[in-house]
Amino acid sequence: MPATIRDIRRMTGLSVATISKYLNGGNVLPENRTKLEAAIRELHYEVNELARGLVTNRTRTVGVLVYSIESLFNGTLLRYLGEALRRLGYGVLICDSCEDEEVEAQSLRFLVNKKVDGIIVVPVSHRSDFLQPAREAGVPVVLMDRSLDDEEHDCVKIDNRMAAFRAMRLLLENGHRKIAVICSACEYTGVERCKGFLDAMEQAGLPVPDAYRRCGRHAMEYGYQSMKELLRLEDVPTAVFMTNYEITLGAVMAVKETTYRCPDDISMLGFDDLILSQVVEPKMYMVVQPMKEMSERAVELLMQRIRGREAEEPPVEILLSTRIQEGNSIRRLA
Amino acid sequence: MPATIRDIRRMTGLSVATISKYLNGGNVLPENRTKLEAAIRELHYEVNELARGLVTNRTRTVGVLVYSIESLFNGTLLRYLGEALRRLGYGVLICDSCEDEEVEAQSLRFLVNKKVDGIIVVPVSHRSDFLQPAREAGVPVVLMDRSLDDEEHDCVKIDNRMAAFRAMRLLLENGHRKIAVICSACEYTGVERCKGFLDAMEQAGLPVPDAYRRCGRHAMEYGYQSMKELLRLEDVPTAVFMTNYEITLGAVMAVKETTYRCPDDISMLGFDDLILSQVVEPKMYMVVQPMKEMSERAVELLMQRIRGREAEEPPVEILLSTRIQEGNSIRRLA
DNA sequence: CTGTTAGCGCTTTCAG
DNA sequence: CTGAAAGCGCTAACAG
Repeated sequence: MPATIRDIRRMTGLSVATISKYLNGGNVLPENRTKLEAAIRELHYEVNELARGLVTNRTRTVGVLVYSIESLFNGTLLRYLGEALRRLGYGVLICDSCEDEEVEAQSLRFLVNKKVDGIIVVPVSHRSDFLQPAREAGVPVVLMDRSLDDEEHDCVKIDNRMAAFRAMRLLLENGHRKIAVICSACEYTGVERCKGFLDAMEQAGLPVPDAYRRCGRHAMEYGYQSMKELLRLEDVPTAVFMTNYEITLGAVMAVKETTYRCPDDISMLGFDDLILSQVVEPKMYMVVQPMKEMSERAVELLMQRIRGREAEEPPVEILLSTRIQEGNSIRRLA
Repeated sequence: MPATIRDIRRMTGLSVATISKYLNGGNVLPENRTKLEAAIRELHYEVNELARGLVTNRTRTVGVLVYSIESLFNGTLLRYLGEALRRLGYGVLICDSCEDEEVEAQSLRFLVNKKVDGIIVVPVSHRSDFLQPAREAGVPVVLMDRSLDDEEHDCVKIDNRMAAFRAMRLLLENGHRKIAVICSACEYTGVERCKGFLDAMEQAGLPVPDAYRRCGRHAMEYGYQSMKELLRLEDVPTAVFMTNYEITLGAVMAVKETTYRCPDDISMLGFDDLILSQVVEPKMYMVVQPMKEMSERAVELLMQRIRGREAEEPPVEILLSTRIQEGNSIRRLA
C-alpha cells in the first residue's frame, strides 16, 4: 500500500540506485533532485526502515530498558535520554521491565531482534546473564544508575555509598546520635546507600541497633510501614535517613498520620528530589542526583561505543556527584 | 555475525522452508524438531525481526505515543498498556512526544516506518493531521484520554464533562456557593472538565466571576500560581475545583504556604489520584479515572482493528465512568 | 511433511 | 553522476 522506491522510479524515470543515493544524502543533478522531491511529496513516500535496516544492519535507533516505567525516577531519566538521542538523530525504543527479571530478559531480546544500534539499561537483574544476547549480537550496552554484581560494564551512576556517607554529615553535625535508616535491600543503590550510612555511623562511633535498620522493598508501602514501626519503638530515633524516592514518600506519609511532627519530634533526610518534596510540609532535605547530566553522559558513552566498535576498550564507569537540597526537615539538637 | 536460518540449514540439513515453518509454530517431524531445537540452542539463533517484518508486513508490535513520558498519569497508563499487550504476545514501542506537536508528528512517522501493527496515542495535538501517515499506511490508531477536535476517532476515555459536573455536586451539596476552578486551557480534558464545572454552576444558579475561572497551562506551577491568586482575592472562594493531577499538586502546595487551612478555610476537590493524594494532609477528595480498565479497553479495541482490518467500521468511542475518592478536604458550610 | 523458488524494499558494489 | 544487479534474512506459495 505505501509507496516504494519503485513507485518513485516509475514517476521519475531514475534508477533505484540514484533514488537511494538521494535518500541517503548523496549528490544528484539539480534537475533530478527537483524531480525526486516532487515525486516524494506527491507519493507521500516514507522510507521503509525495516528494509533499510535489513541491509545496513543499522537502524539509527537505540533501545532504553527501565525496570519500571511507572517510577517517576525513570520517567525523568527517559525524558532526558529521549531529548539527547533525538538531538543526535536517533530514534528511541522504550521498554518496561515491570520489575521482573523475566520480562527484562525478554525485552532485551526484543530490542536486539529489532536491531537497535545500542541499548541503555536501568536494570532489575543483579547479574549480567540477561545481557548475553546483546553481547552476541555485538550491540553495545550502557548501564545507568545501577551496576551489576558479577561484571564490570559501561555504567553511568553516582557514587551511592559516598553520597549517603556525606549526606549523613547533615544529621551528625546537627547533633543526632539516634539515627535510623530505611532502605531497599533489593537493588544495588539501596545496598550501597545503606553501606554509606553504616560507614558514617561507624566513623562517628555510634551504634546502630537492629531495630534502626530497615532494609526491605523498594516501595512506598515499605517506607510507610517502616516509619510507623520506628515511631512505635520504645526508644524512638531522633532522625531517619530514607534512601530512595518511594521510601521517602511513604515515610513522610506515615509521620503525617501520627502526632509526631517533623522536624520537632523527628528529623528526616530523603533521597531523590522529584517534585514531591515541594508539596510536602516541611520541605525535605534531600540528596539530589544529576538526572540530566547522567542521561547525557550515558548517551555520549553509548555513542562512542556505537561508533568506535572496533576499539574493544575496557568498560568505563562514570561517577557523577550529588548535591544536597536544603529544607527544614532537620532539627538541631542541643 | 548473528546466526541465520541458513546456518541452521547447514547444521540440520533441512530446508529453510521447513525451518521457517517450525519457527512459526508449524508441524515438523519429531526427529526434525529435535534437531532444530538443538541447532537453535547451539547457535543462539534469534529471528531477525526486520527480515520477518519486511516480508509479512506485520511485526506483532504496537506503538504507544504519549504526550509526556514524565507525567505520572502516562506512566501509569503505560504500565497497564504494556501488561495487556505483552499478555497478547505483542511487543511495545513507547515514544515520547515531549509535549511538542512537532515531535509527536515525527514520532508517529517513526512508528509507522517501523511497521508497527497499530498505535495507541495520548495526543498533544488537537487536530488529526499528524495521524495522516498512519492512515495512509493502513495502521489503525486508537486514542486514549483525549479526543481530537476535527474528527471522530476510535477513542477510549472518560466523559470528562459529566465527571466534572457530577463531582461538583460534592461541593454544592455541602453548601458551597463561591466556587472557583483551576483548569488547563490547552487540552481537551481541561476544556471539557471546565464545561462540566460551568454546567453545574449554571444549573445551581450560581455566578462565576471571571476571577474564579483560572484556565491556563497544564502544569504544577500554574496550579500553584492560580491558587495563590485566588487566596489573595478580596472575596476568597470557599471551595476550589482543580481539574488535573499537576494542577491539584500545585494548588495543594500553594495552600500550604499560606495561613489558610484546608478544609477549614478553603475546600478542595482534585482530579486523578496518583499516589500523591495519599501523602498530602488532609486527604484530598478526588475524581478518579479507571486507568487500568481504560488501558485494557484501548488494547482490546486496537486488536479488533488490527484483526478485522477489512471491516471499515465507523469510529468507536468508549466512555468509562469515574468514581470519587473520599477525603477530608471539603468542609460542610452552614 | 518437506524442498524449491520468488520476492519483501532497500543499499551497495561495480561498470558505464 | 547514473544504472544494473546482487543480496540482506525471512516467509509463502507451490510442487513433490
